[in-house]
Amino acid sequence: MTTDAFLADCRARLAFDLLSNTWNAVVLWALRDGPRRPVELRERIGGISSKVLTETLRRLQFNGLIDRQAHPDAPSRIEYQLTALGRTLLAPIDAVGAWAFEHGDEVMAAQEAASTSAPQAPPTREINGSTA
Amino acid sequence: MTTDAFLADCRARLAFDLLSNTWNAVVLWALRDGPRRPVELRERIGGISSKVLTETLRRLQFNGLIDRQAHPDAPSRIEYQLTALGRTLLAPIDAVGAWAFEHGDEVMAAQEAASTSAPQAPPTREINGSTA
DNA sequence: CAGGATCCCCCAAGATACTG
DNA sequence: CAGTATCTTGGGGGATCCTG
Repeated sequence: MTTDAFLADCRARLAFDLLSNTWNAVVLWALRDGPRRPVELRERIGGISSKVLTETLRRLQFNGLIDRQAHPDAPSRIEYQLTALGRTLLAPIDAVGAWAFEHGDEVMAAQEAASTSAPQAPPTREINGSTA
Repeated sequence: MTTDAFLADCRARLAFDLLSNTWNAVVLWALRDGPRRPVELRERIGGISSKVLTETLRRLQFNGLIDRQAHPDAPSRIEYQLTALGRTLLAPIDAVGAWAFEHGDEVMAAQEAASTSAPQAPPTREINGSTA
């Protein structure tokens, strides 16, 4: 009911585009408790390079989801925090994350099953004589 | 609360990976009302090529979210439908979609503002050029 | 109609190194 | 520590053609 036609409606895809970037949701989530410095974010997140973090932050900033603040006194003290808009995204993100915790193993099981029993049934194309 | 550490936890990212593909969520959503044939999906969705649709369907199938059924009598009658697991994803998807409807214009406004005030090229791809 | 096969493009993302 | 500049790559996704 709420979201009906986001097939044709571009607006709905907008949110998916936001979450489509690998780190966007992760960074937003890492900021949910308050302002954080890049180095803190990198620690909390793990596995993200400085460059990619910066890109992600710029992207989120560009979309009005986070906020950049430089401390006037301390030179290298930069902090990012969620904007009001950004905070509203936490709920949907949590919904997705919660789903993962509930059904993650089912997905992995399905993947497992699909990988194992794939040999013949589905769209297999085994070339015999006509070697392409 | 529910989803705490999906920063380190790969399980939570799993769901985001599922939604990270451009068409995954869209196709799932297009299937929410029941079984659909590929051609119907293409009509409903719009802007997706046959090849990409097939890829998406395979991917969703691989993850146990949808189900493929060939009609025995009619040769070219293939239908896809959500599995039980797939149906559980509709809620999170709807949460995201609903957010887009609520805050989509805020995001676009932010983008606008960021673009205007920053003479440089926007760090993000334009999500959508069409008018909302 | 379903969907495989190909060719091509683009860009997110990784690795690395450098500057303020 | 924050951030930038390069170079490279993987693969999603678009377009086209072809087949069962």
